[in-house]
Formats: sequence, C-alpha cells, structure tokens
Amino acid sequence: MEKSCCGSVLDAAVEVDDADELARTFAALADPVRLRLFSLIANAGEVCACDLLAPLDRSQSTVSHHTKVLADAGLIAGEKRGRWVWWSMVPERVELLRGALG
Amino acid sequence: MEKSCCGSVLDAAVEVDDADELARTFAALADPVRLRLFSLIANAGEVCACDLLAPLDRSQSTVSHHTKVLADAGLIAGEKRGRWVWWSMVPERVELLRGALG
DNA sequence: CAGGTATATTGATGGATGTCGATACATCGA
DNA sequence: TCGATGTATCGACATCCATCAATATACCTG
Repeated sequence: MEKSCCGSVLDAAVEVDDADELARTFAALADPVRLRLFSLIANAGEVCACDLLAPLDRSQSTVSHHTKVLADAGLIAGEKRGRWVWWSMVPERVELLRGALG
Repeated sequence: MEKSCCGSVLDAAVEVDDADELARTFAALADPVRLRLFSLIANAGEVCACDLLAPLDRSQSTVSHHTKVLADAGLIAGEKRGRWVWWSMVPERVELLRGALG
C-alpha cells in the first residue's frame, strides 16, 4: 500500500517506522497531568513555568519532568527569559496529530 | 473557567475529571503496535481478528490484549460472527480526539 | 561576589504496561 | 458428542513511568 501524503492513520496503514514516533507523540498526551499542563499552556498562549505548579498540584521536579516530555514530543517549546522559562504550544505538531486522526 | 462546549484542549482548560478519560483514550493510541492495529482496522473498514496476527507479528494473546485496550477506549468495536470477531473503527470516538486537539 | 530564586537533573520507589505461554471458553464441522 | 479452531483470560516477568526529595545549575539582585 502506498504511503499517504498526509500520514492519516485512517487513510493508509501506518508504517512500522512511523508508528514509533506517532505513538511517542500520543504518549505525551496520555497522562492526565500532562494533558492539563498542555491545556494550560495552549490556552494562555504562553505560561511561565512558575505559574504551573499551583494548578497542577505536583512537585516542582514532577512538573519539570512533564514539560520535558511534552517538549521532547515537540508539542511545546520553552524560551528562557532571565530566571524564568516561558512555555508555548507548537501548533504544527498538534496539527500533525489531528491529521493522523483524519 | 467555564467548560467549553466542544471540549477542546486548546479552547479551555481541561477539567481534572475530563483529563483522566481523555488521557486514557490517548493512551490507547500511545503504543506502536496498537497504532498499526488501529490503522489496519480503520483502513479495511472491518477486519477479522484472525487477519491481524500476521501483519502485527505478535502472539495471539498479545493481539487480543491490544484489541481489548482499544475497545475499552471506545475506539474500535467488535462483532462476533460465528467463530470469528470482526473489528471496526468507531468514528465518533476518533472525532472526539480530533476535537480535543482543535 | 554572595545569597536568593527559578528550573533541571538525579536517584529511589511503587505501580502500570507489553509480552508470552498456558489455559479456559465458545463455536463449528463431522 | 467429540475434536478442531478462533478468541479471551490468567499468571509471570521484564521494562517503563509518575512521583518525590535532594541536589545541581543558571541567573538575578544587592
């Protein structure tokens, strides 16, 4: 079967190689805390990491771990400004996931 | 914050309660074997479980486990016909995920 | 430069998960 | 009814993952 131009799971069989990366990206959203974290960032446009601790009710190291997972998946990107890191969503990456679903 | 009408992660903060179910649904797609399994079913429209073993290269019990995970997540549904189970995608559920991403 | 603050990393731990072989359950054909 | 076949479940095991406290690193301020 030919590989689809858009990589939709629904239009063409997922190749073995692609499956790994796609699965890892979905895995980044497969945790409730990360999902809320991602949602906070996506909604605000940009969020200081220091403002994520209270709403998530997790330790600083845990929140840092989750931001790293999302960043490694390419779903968010951080910019260091002085002592603070500002996180923002990466729309292209989200679009890739949406595309894979149809 | 008010709950959004469409449940998009991008439009409104994901509520703590919703995050769990949404995360579980994403988790169903967070494994490369399940992703290929889901893709096979989505592409064919309907697949006999017996035809899933060869392309996935996993034991029968493992494939059965994965179909169960996807079914529990509501992403596929199985219909038993005689000795065989035919699996098919549940489009509404996929649409829910797409909706959550924008 | 020294102390304080924001973030990342490390190490440890309990729990979840992917995998398989063995077995149980259901259904068909003879 | 009996054996064969397709699917689900069980038990075991190795690996992965979420979480925290402690510590390291980077940066600002005085």
